[in-house]
Amino acid sequence: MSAPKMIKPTESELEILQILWTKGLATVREVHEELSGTKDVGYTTTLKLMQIMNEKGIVKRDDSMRTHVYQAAVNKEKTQKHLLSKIIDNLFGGSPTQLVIQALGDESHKASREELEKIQALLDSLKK
Amino acid sequence: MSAPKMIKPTESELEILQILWTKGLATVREVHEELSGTKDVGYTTTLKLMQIMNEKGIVKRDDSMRTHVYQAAVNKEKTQKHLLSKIIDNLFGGSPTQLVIQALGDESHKASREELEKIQALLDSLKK
DNA sequence: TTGGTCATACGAAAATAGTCGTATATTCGG
DNA sequence: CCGAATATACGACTATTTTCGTATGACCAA
Repeated sequence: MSAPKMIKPTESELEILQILWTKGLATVREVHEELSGTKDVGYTTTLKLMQIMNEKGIVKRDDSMRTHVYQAAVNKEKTQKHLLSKIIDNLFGGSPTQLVIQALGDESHKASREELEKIQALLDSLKK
Repeated sequence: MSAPKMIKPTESELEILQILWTKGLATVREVHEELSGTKDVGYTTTLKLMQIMNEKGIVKRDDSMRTHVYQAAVNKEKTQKHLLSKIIDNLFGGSPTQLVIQALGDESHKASREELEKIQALLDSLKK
């Protein structure tokens, strides 16, 4: 198999992955800039983290230039699916429905009308 | 505040909580029996974990007898909600919709017709 | 009473995560 | 050419989580 066998990014790694998934390509500096918007962390910490992620195969980098350019090496949807599956087992006793219900009821993350329609569409297709 | 300020059980703690949420009351032995069904772990490890959880206030125990009896001290739904909220931010960039979509599409955790109806009902009420 | 079984307490090793200081190299403006 | 700015490498320290060995006391059956 080509895929990285077991994907289990830590929380910090996940924050970095988020950024890489959005940006596609990014330098440590860029990732760090974005990261420091929400948390207080040193540059070398971000650097180290990304180096480790590179060793683990979670990200790839082009180091042909002085300033290395990174990108995610794991698929976003696959990673989400994999981790979510763990959550469903660990936190919801295996019931995705319970998770969905809790998620939709989350007050601090309201879904827009448009998003609700998306979910509706998916639901319709599942019902068939 | 009476409520446990910040609920952030670790993975192992979550496994134990699951069992306690289901059983209501349980001894270390009982929890351990169930735990060893899925993972290979020593008895004293489970004991220690539960002792720590007790110190943290995640569980309560009745130690009036030789064999202590434990129960969860944190609310299941609250805990789920809280952790889920973190996941939504960490893994889905703040979009509960994305999470819901992934969860519903999870092949290894299929939702039943009945469960789909439940979700539908919730969705309907949200649409209003 | 005595030995075996079962319980908790406790300390500390092992594994994992996160943090950053410092060294060193490259680049670039002047 | 020189110094400031910027990059990566690397090692080490801290913190947290997980794991278990060992000590000790209670209980019970023979």
